[in-house]
Amino acid sequence: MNVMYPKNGRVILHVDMNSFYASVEMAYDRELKGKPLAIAGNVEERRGIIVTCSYEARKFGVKTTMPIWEAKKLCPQLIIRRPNFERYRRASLSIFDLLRQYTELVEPVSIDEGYLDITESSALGSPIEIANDIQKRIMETMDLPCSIGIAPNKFLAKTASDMKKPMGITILRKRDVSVKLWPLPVGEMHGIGKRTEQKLNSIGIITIGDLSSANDIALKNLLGINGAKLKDRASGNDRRPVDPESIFDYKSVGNSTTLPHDSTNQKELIGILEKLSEKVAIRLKNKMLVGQKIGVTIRYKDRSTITRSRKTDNPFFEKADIHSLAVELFKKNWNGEGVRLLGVTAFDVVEKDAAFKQLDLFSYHQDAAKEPLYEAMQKLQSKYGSSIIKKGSIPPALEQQSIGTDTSFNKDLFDNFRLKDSKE
DNA sequence: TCTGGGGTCCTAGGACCC
DNA sequence: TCTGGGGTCCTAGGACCC
Repeated sequence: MNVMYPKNGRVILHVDMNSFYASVEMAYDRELKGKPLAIAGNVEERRGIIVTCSYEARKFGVKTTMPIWEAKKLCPQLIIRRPNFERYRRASLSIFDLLRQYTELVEPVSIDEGYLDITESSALGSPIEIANDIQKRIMETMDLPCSIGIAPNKFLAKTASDMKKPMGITILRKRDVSVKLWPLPVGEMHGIGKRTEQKLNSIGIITIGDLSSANDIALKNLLGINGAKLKDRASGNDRRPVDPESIFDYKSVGNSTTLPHDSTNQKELIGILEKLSEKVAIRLKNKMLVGQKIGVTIRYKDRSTITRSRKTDNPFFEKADIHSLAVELFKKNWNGEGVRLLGVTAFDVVEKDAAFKQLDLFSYHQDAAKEPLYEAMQKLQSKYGSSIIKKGSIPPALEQQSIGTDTSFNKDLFDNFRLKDSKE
């Protein structure tokens, strides 16, 4: 069980870019340096929010997700720029190219954040030397600041990178946990939000230390299996590997938009679903994926939100198919109230070739069922070997083909970052 | 005149099957 | 005039993160 890990444990880095979008803009336009800068969407419209802001803006109390008008009130001289995702993606690709010079084991988490497992990279220097080198080179070559956490696992590395910003390097050892982590409020833990913090407080768990020594049964009753996981993290344990492949593991592809004005106009709403369906179709095609479950999101003017989804009979990827499925769900479930936001999502996405192989197999299977058993089995076995074939499953030999190739890597990565846009 | 858009994971309840 | 207990699949919603 411990074979995966070296005797002395792993060395994990978490690299976290500081106010990434704002920093990229400053790198492009030196005039912006040292000034309160915010990146915000929908600048002209009432619904614009701050996506990222510079440290100078933070001094005024400007924060992520704050509506623009509120930020302006706090900081009248605030400079507001629209996001330029193309720039951020390019910068991100350069950063991860640089990180891969230290180890193959680089796991991008979002456009501006990733893990490195440098356990086997000792030839390049000590962990702190490597971290220093990374930070220095990203600053020198791209003019971008980052913070780095060094720890024996992902959770501690992530926690460490958060401790000193901007341009920090923080080591968090297992033995530091009781002093550096346990006094903090549980809400500061990655993975614990407002609701979970409230729940934990209600049974007297206030600090991370409290959580690390909490009663197992009480935790399970309160949080389900998540309770044990959080307790483990609070104790400084986390066995998740750094997985460079996780970036290819899509579960869903969706687009949504908040309308300029609440609408009850069905024609207009269906038109918006069409635009969203087109975006989803384009992204599915770029990734060579198909969806097997369609979903729509409707947010009403009072911000109450419903999601509706259903499995489809066939895999889909064409705009027209996505649109008609989305419209069907929308018509069936819209209560006629003013709509604030619409979303269209493809769930259960799989690689296109695999899906078609699966379809072929299914129809073949049905044909085979009509024939004498012996003959059918021979056909199936000659086609797929002796692997057990179950309706709806992909034989192992075919599954292999669904893994991304080297040539698709950059494109996939590129587009992935559009999905996981960060607001810092 | 509040509160975006992209995701993941988990849970709960009902349908259905044996 | 009485109805167990698994297991799986499906859908909806909540919580969380960047």
